[in-house]
Amino acid sequence: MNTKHFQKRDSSPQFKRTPQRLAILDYLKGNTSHPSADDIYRAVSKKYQSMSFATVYNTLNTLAKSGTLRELTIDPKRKRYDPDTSRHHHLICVLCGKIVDIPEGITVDLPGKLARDFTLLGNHVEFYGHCSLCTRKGKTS
Amino acid sequence: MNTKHFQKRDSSPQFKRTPQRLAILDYLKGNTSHPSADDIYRAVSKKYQSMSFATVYNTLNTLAKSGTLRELTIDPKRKRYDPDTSRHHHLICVLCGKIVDIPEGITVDLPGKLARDFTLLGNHVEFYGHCSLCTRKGKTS
DNA sequence: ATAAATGCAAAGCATTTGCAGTAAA
DNA sequence: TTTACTGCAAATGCTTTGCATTTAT
Repeated sequence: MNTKHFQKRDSSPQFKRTPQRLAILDYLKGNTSHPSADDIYRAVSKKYQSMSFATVYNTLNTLAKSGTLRELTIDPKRKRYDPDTSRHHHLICVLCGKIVDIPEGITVDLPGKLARDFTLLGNHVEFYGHCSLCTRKGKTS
Repeated sequence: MNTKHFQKRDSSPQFKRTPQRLAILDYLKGNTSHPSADDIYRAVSKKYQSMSFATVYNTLNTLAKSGTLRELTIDPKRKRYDPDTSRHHHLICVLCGKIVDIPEGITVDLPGKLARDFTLLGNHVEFYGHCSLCTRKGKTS
């Protein structure tokens, strides 16, 4: 994860390198588990006991707005966060909720008419299914 | 929308054709607006004033489980419901939240290794961007 | 010194649930 | 008559917000 968002720029708010933010960034760095805010709160609280939920959410929202972090909507129960902002897709096990990265570039295009009416910013492919662990365990819901 | 879920079958719960459910199904039939539970509640309440939120949610969950309805997670703020259960994708305007169907079949495959470890049930492509109306209005957030 | 972040608790929404009464089968 | 649904209100869970205090710059 880069740290561009901490650099001072004229006429834009300055992002302060607080220990809480650094702890969150550190936890997220290279993390491919697509944690929820609660996961992040629990993990970071261990090392930083005064951490509050408000700070976790404030930080995540700030990072998401600055493009340092991707908010995933693939889990219907809660937002998940992905420090990998490169183009990639996801696969979710509908039994256990585990999310896995699909690193390959999949080229998808909009049909012509829509493409003309719409300024396309990006796309995301969601794959749904059962992971091998859940299948082995015989889970059905 | 079909009505298979109302047919009586041994050893499976029977779905009763209550006026509330029929009103919801009627509202949803052919509806391409991808309404939220609240949208549905407000629309159906007009014609059926005693409708409650609990009934809307119970019905939507029942229909989703029976496969009569698709729950969309594309909107981070709330679930959206789609009576069109055929394979198709969606495009969301990140400014106004409008969701549009992408009727074309887009073929997307999982890389081999993952495909072996995962029982694939389906996939869904989300397109993000700005719709022409928002662009014309000069919206930026 | 100043602007911004923290942490707490309260508030805000979306969604679910328990339960007594009601209606479909 | 039996089983399931409705509607209410309360509860739950995730996320946001107001505000006084603290901290990075």
